[in-house]
Amino acid sequence: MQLPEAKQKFIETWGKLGSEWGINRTMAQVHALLLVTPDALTTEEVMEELSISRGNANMTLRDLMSWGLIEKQHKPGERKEYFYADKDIWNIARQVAKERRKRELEPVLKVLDELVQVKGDKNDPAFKTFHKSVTDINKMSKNVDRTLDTMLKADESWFWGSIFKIFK
Amino acid sequence: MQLPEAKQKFIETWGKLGSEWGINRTMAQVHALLLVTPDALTTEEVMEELSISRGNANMTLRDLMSWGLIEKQHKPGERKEYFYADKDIWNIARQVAKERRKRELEPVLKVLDELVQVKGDKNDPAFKTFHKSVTDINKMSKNVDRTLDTMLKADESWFWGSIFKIFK
DNA sequence: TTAAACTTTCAAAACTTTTTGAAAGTTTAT
DNA sequence: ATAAACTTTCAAAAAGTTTTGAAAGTTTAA
Repeated sequence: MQLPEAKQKFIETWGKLGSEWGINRTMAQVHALLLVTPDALTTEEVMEELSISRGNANMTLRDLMSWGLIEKQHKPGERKEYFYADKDIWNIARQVAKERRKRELEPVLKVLDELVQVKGDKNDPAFKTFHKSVTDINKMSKNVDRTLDTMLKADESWFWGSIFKIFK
Repeated sequence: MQLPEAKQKFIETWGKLGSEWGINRTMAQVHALLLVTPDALTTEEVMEELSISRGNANMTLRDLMSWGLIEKQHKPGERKEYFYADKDIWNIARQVAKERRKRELEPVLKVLDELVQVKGDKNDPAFKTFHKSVTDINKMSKNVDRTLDTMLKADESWFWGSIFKIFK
């Protein structure tokens, strides 16, 4: 397989994975493109490479910036904006975990905390089942939350080192 | 808040979380409903509770079975099929991890393994960047894969106990 | 065998999300 | 101030996903 075909395949695969995990396909593809491109690209170049419209490219690039996955670069003497991706996979994973935690896990935890408080008849099986499930999910979510928190603060070698100690 | 409202809220929240993570909203809602319901429900009852059509209920229940999250139950002397959810949150998490690993992570690993093999000019920055990103992602994915594998075999108390040892 | 009870299917409709592209907005250089 | 170069917006269109419900299929009991 040659480089251009391989690049294409990578962009496609990453896009598919993204869409299966609730990330818009185009966003994942633009990210993939920037990941395998050594230098920063303009909106125009992204549009060209992926055959997408100006509006779509612009929105997607802004989204990627709001996720902290890419950054703008200004070249001296040029008006155009160039975009490049952080290539450190560990940073990417952290960044994604951080955003999803904030956007999705936190609101769920808030609701669960409320639902755990709901009072009811301890002899009613409907109440007992509700209470147990909600409490269990709440506990697990809090564990996940705490684990993510630590992971976000951690550095890579330490993290995988520790994981390997358990999972040897 | 009273039980029926709380139940409603739980079903809604779980559905929203599901859809953000690439799981169809209705599927997550049906699962939520069965999680907080002490006894097994018929298709009819699920349709009723969530105001969904017969076709939708049937497909969703089958999907949930294929994910290993719910099971059919037959009551003696009855023709109807009853469905109930495994209420053990740890099992649920394991089951979901197992399925997603099989359905999504494995195919990606296969492609990455191919892409890592792609040969090119070591002085070409385009090739160098491609190769490095693909290799890094491949390594991280393999780590995730191995970690999941261990987690799938593990039992809950052992798992969180070990996690806490690291993340204390 | 028949028919009632129940489950499954799937094409069409409804709904949701994403994309487009032209127009409006902004910035910079002269 | 003007105009060229560039970025952003957003309503409408396209694409993708989910849901419906009626019809077909299956199972069971008598």
